[in-house]
Amino acid sequence: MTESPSTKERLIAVATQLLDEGGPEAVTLRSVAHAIGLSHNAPYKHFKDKRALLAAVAHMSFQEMGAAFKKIAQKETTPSRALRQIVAQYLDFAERSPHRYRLLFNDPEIGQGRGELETEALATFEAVVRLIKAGQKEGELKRGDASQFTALLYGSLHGLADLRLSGRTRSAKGMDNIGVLPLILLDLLKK
Amino acid sequence: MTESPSTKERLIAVATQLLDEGGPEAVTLRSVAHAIGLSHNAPYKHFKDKRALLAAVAHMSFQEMGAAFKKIAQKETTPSRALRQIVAQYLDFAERSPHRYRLLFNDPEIGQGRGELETEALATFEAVVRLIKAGQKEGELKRGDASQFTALLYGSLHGLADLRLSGRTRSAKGMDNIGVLPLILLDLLKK
DNA sequence: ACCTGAACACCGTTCAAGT
DNA sequence: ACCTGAACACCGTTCAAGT
Repeated sequence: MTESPSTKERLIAVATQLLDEGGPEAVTLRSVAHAIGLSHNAPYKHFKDKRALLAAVAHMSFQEMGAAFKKIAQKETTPSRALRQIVAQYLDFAERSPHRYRLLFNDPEIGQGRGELETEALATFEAVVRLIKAGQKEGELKRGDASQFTALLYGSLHGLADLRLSGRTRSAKGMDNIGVLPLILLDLLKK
Repeated sequence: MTESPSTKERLIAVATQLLDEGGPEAVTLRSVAHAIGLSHNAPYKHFKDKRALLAAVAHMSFQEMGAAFKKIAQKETTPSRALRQIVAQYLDFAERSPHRYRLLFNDPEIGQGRGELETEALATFEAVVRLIKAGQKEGELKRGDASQFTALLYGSLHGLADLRLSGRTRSAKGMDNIGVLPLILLDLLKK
């Protein structure tokens, strides 16, 4: 069934694991190589540099997340329900894999990369745009620019998830229970 | 008038400057010390470690930002106008001082710090809560939990600013012209 | 009290060399 | 093609020593 993984795939897998378990400072090329029994600079035979390895980690995670969202969009019965599910899934991923989340949505070096990552992210974005347009057509949601509504929802989700991860939501009253806030936004978008 | 700055103050000032000009990787204790003609480990006589120096940089910037917001809240004639001004000022700061913005709102090491930073941030948050409550009282804004509305606005602002800084807003259609999106949110909050 | 200089452990990266 | 080992430049941090 599953092929035995190549060295390159093993490097990506162990980098992901080290990131999830110990945060970015735990991911050194040395620790990644040693974890699979290679010398400290073996990764350079498979990736141009550290940034390229991390980009590969991000790419895999992005694909998984995009696939999960599209699955929700297909399964759920109404656009509103699908949107609420996606919101929950997004915040759940950020909470469960905080370090990976920051790599995906926060790391400037990863974000600059043109190419595959951007294409994948755009496809996911467009899937949400379609959901909102469907909701508008069915009369569930307010009229308005669906792309802008999506961008506002995306910004809110990222901002709230990110503020929580970086410890900026502890004291303020409205910021405990981050999860309800995007739902309030979705309510505001209802007709 | 102005006292001649202490070594500690000079370290904070030059760290801020190096951060703004060259990003986080340009701020090494060595470069900071050398910039004011001291040996590479002189900063340790004034700050416990690098994190403490950066926290001091963040503290000063936070105070300035909070003061600017409160000034807007006092000057503007209506709550709505004040909120729009604050939104513009916030996004403007993020665009003009991207590296400092990330230190203030994104660095996990800074965010964890209990104490002054958190108090200052909370005070600014509460100033916005009061603005929203005033808007509700005057009938400009929808009823609802003002703290939650503030949290949603804050999350949106941070998320949009942060996505822009990390290069995640380039391709998607609704995400160019980030500035209008929080205004859409404010519109949704209108009665 | 404040600063200097040497030293340590740890990085990412490069390079010559081995199979 | 893939891997190893030595080496380099650069960090944050510690420590003994100077004034």
